[in-house]
Amino acid sequence: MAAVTLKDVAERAGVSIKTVSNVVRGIPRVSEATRSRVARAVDELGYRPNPSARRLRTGRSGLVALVVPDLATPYFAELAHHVRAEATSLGLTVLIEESLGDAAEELRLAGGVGASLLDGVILSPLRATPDELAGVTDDFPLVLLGERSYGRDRVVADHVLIDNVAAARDITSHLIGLGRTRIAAIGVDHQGSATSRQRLEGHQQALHAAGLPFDPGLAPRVEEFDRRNGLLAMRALASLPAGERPDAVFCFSDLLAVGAQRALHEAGLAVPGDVAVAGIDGSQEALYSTPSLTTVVPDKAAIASLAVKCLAARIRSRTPLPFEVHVAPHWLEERESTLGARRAVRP
Amino acid sequence: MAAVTLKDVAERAGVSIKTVSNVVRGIPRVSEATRSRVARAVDELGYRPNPSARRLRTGRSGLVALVVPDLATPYFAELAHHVRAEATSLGLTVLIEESLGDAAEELRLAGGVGASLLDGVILSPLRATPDELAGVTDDFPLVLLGERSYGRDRVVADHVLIDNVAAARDITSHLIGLGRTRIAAIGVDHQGSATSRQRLEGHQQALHAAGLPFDPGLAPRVEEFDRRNGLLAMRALASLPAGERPDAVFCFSDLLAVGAQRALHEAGLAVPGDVAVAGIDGSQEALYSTPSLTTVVPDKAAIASLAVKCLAARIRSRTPLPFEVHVAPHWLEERESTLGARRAVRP
DNA sequence: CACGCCGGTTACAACGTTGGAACACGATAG
DNA sequence: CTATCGTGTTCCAACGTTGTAACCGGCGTG
Repeated sequence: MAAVTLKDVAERAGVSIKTVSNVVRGIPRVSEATRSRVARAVDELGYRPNPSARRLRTGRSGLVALVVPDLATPYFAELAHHVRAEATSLGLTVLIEESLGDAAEELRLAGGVGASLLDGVILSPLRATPDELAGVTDDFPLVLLGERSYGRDRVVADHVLIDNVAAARDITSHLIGLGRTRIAAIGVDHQGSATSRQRLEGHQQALHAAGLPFDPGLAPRVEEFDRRNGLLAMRALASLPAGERPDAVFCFSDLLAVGAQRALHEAGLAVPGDVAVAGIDGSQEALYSTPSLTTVVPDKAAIASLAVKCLAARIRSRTPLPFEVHVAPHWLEERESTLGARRAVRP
Repeated sequence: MAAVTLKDVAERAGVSIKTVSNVVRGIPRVSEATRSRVARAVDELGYRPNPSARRLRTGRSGLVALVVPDLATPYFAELAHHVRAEATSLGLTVLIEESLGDAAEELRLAGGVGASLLDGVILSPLRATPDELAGVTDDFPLVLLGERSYGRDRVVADHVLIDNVAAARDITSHLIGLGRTRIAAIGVDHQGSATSRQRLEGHQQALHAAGLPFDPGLAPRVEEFDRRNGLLAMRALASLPAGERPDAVFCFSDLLAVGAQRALHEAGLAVPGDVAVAGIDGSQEALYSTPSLTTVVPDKAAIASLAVKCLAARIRSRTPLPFEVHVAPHWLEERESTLGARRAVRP
């Protein structure tokens, strides 16, 4: 078993423990001769610093947590992938946690579980409200993904998000541009999450701009943004009498859209012939589904990069900085589910 | 900021630090009176033990790592989900890491990164060979998912796996039972991973048992088990001259199958009319794809549970136990991609 | 030549926790 | 009345690391 300590290295190199520590951390005040001697001893013994001891002494662990509602959701899995990559490049280790959409759990994790274990948290909140979060983040480094619910004045933490209103507006405008007039929206949230509200807002803006009415009957409520809820919601919409049935549907997540496509398939309705479908998330699953799914792609790498850098900055400076809001880019990918033509996926 | 220590609690309760420590850890030798007094002080001050200090003192951190090739692969994301749940119920915290299919990285992580940070590792190896792994796991608790490459005698660590040979045999037999005779296999691995070899073995067993020949031309090599490779491999197969084209295909992962379905869609071939498709992984994506995908479902909850329990046991007993191999159940779910009839998904 | 200075190094204490030995106390036994 | 015991508690050291202060030698300066 390893258990090589500074002391062992020090003895080997014939210097004091502190000097080894200085060499290991690259502190300048060491002569070239001793530096190389120590470096060799480190290599020979295979010394690795003990994170617990370091943390205990310095108060820094180099450990941050990423809290997402559910890892089995492709969007969050892909995001976690990017966050981990970005954090690693900055020398941070990421602990991935799932809140399972439970508000209490989100608050607990936002507080840093053992704040004594973590340096900071990146949280993708689903249920917890900003007010609740404000109470918890007692100047503990916290970056929120998405969900700026309050105006620019009432910011309770750093945020990284895409412009949800614009994204939704883009999608619905695209559907309108295809000549569709009865456009459903699947994803109005039971709990009224900020994301859901913002996407509905963009949808309505686009309808309004085109002089189309908003029909609440075409905006069913869902429990979660998963495939199952998309399936159930679309089944209901598909069974409406002919004149009332939508000719397009904007789903607030790719998973909802996948479920909706499945329901249309089962109902014998053609996509996009009878009903055009669009999602949002830019997941790989959307690209490969049949028909391939038109979706808004949030720049996940940018989101991850901004979030990690922002968190790292906040950890570095102990003093409370003003909160920042970063907006990451997004773009619309038009595919078969709205365009119709069969086209080869460019893998 | 928190920073409530045992010392603070001790002062408040008017006892020694050690007594508080005993109460917190539920050690019996404490009178009921002091116990409740201390408990109240703990609550009032909001004391939380400092994991780093605890780890430093005891050598246990309660942290285990799960190392998977790629989180963006639904199978691993779902598995991570289960592992996390199971570990939490046992009071362990899970650090999720990605190896990105790099052998060196797998070995590094198998060794416990800083072994001083982790109590153990659950590793899903992709490239690293058992021989290499045997060298690293210097009695450091390690559980491998899948991949028992050697016979029962040469076991280098605990394993949790499904019977890949049987699973593959089941699938190919199912395809044969539909009357298919030219059955392709997509997923023969460039590097010859154990999983790939075992699935090919089962495939060949089923062919042999039915008196069908194995045609190497129908078993293209792939780089990875992802959608892209499935797409490319199936494109090639679909462009074979009429008589040589397969009438069924067994993909060694659901992602490969999704890519294959996409290629068939683009080639204008019907599933399962022209080509039946089956995968393996039991992902949600397979259930909702169009057509829904026949797949073998490994019992992921069982795999996670066995792996975590096995690791926990090994951590508890410092002495080297004999290595164990646990086999988790799996079953075949027959869906539209082989059965043909359009059927409603039971969500 | 004495002085201060500075680069390079070391000694010591502390971070919060826990294992083990030591201790106080009342009860029980001899 | 003392010796023994068990129960509950305290004291001390240690885990591996780093910040602070102190130290030591040689160099340039006055």
